[in-house]
Amino acid sequence: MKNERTIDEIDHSILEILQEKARVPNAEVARQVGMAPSAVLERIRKLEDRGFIEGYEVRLNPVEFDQGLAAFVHIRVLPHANGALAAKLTEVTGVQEVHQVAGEDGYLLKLRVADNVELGTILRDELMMLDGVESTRTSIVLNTIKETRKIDLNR
Amino acid sequence: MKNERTIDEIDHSILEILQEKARVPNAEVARQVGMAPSAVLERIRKLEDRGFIEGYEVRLNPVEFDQGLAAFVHIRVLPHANGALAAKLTEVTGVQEVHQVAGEDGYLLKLRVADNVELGTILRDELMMLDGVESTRTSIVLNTIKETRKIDLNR
DNA sequence: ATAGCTTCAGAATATAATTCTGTACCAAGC
DNA sequence: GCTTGGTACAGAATTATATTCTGAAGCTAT
Repeated sequence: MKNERTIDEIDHSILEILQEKARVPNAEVARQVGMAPSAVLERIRKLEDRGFIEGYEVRLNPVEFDQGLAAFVHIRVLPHANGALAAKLTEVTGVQEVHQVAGEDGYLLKLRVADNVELGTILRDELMMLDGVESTRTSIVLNTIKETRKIDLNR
Repeated sequence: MKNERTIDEIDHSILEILQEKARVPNAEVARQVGMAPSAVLERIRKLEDRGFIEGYEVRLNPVEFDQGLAAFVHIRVLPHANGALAAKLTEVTGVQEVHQVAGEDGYLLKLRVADNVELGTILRDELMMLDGVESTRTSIVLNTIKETRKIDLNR
């Protein structure tokens, strides 16, 4: 019996096409991989069912929505800090990512905000107010050279 | 004449629906916002044309593609470093993001790799080999609590 | 060999996107 | 106040696309 947890070259091709442009018609994908649309659709459905494909997203332009400034904030946590801190961090204004990191015994946040003023306000009035936060170190992004979620399928 | 660079409450609603689930049928969006499908489509096209919507993406499950480990790498750059460094960084294996950051005079990278072994290899054989790199500091992600690109439209 | 399973193509069908047309609305200029 | 030009919208008509269905082919284990 075929292993249901592997993907073959055709799946690879399909996913590469979808990673380039998620809104390409099925028939077009089928043409590119040389199969019938129905077969391609069946494969995509299976990739979804098996969890290889998690979902489909729209990507908005942050600048147009007053979120032109990105920043990373390292948060050092006090010993014996409340476990609820992580959940609180996800609720902070502008926070898009919360990662628990090793080495620093803390969290790394990615934020999108309007400008330095808003960032300062958030740091002062929201982050520093949370129980368990010992200190923060902020890296302001001057320029984003690359930002993608694409996964390199060829390795 | 109406300002072509603003979006109204209806656009907001549409974008919120799309941010929840990018693959919702037009007619369903229309129903939710109480308009005709043709009108909704017209609005979406304009949002695309004006650059508010940058594109549509498929989100793959990194774990299934042997990229279960995330890491952030701060790179400190030597004075007078070659300007080509940034471009080189984007080509490094597993690199999804490259941000030029203030304060540290360097770059912040986000990587997705299979495991610690691969991460070590990349740091040693790829990153440290690049001209202009003075030092690196790596934060290994133990647990990602939140990771989204959604933009809060209500501010 | 053959039963059981998967994959696929191609046709048939269902659903959705897109185009088209006319109307209403609003603002600017006369 | 009237007209012109532009935008937004609904609803119908059309086109494109997705989905379902069926049968055939291939593969594997027995």
